[in-house]
Amino acid sequence: MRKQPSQQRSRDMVAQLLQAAAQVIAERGLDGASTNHIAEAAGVSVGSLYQYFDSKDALVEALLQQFAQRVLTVVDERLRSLIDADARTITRGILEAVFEVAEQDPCQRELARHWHLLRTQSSFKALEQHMLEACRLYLLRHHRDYRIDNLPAALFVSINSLHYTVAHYLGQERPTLSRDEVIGALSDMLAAYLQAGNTSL
Amino acid sequence: MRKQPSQQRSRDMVAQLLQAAAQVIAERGLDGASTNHIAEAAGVSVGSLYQYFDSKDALVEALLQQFAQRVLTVVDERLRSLIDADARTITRGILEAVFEVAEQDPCQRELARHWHLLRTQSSFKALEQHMLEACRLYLLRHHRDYRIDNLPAALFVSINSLHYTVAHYLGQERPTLSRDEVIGALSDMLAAYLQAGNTSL
DNA sequence: CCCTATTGCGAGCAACGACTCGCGTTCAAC
DNA sequence: GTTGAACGCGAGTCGTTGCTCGCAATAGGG
Repeated sequence: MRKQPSQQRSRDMVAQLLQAAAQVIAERGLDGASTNHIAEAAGVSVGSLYQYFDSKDALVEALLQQFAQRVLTVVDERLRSLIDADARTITRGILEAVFEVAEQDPCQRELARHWHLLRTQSSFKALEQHMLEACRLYLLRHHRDYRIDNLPAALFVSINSLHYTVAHYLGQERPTLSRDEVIGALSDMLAAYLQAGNTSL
Repeated sequence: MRKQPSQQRSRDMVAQLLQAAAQVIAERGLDGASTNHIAEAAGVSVGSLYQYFDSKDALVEALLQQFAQRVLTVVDERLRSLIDADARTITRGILEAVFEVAEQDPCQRELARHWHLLRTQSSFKALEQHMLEACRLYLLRHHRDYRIDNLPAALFVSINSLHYTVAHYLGQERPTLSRDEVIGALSDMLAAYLQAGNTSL
């Protein structure tokens, strides 16, 4: 944001722009949403848009930050309340929280859909890092229950599996599976993986 | 392909174009590769390109078909030889085969990277369908060993997890994990998931 | 050698994208 | 009320993209 809006009307405009951006992205997709479209939808000129956002990317990044913040808040809350639960329960809880946020509005769904493209943006990078740390903490805290011989690999595989499966599910136009079926299967899979070290070998 | 090349020189040109397309995509990425760039790299004019390909998408689709064919061949071969192996072994075998193909040349890596965008193209759709069927067949054949209560959900989760984790791994510039670590973790996870129905409950 | 179909060319078109710039308007401090 | 800064505007710039069209070069059967 190149200039801080100081007057009320400009602050309103920034809010309008963000809302319009969310709406246009939801309607036309991330690629189809041009700065001109967004400005028009906000009832504002392109020039004004560029007064407050350095680039289209900066605008998207602002939207992303909102989204990431929501996910982070709700996930952290679940994590705290379930920190001593078993793997299946905590996975289920976190997935439910993520779905809850992602399905709040269509723009967030579209953003989740394009996770792979947006991974480089700082807000998403921060969110990913945070999730990784949270998982690591959980596994270290419960290291007696789960024997993981290659922690980095296990984390990579687990997180990416959840991650992209959810993203792909959200991206479907007409899903053949229900949200709960996917959550169930994913938490079963993760729980089985983490517990495998105990039973066998 | 709007016109079939009949003379030798035109067939050569089509081959040149495909090769150049692969090279340009590898160098500049899928988005950065314009038809003009590709034609130039092939030492051919844009007009000639459009003599043999209806559109840019058609050109990419041709490339995709080559890639999908290679994956399919090598995966099928592994599937046949490992059809009675346990889940970990067969997963490992298939993943190794996929990596083998995907790492053959940088263009294929780029294509694998953009799997999510290319899913709609017919070759990739066919490949996905084929993989799904193969997994279903394996699980039905071994239905005594693995108790899956929700087969569609289990298939969705398993395939997507493998799928996108591999795609993401291939997309990394400087991976922190080795190929084998990822393959190992993924096949451990899948095996644990499929076997979970037996031990517990 | 000729003649016609096939091939090859590449300047140029139309559409669209992100982004700028000069100018008129509004606000708020004095 | 005046004045200067903040704000808002949108036609226009510049670059890129996918793609076309009229024309020249070539091949190869007669």
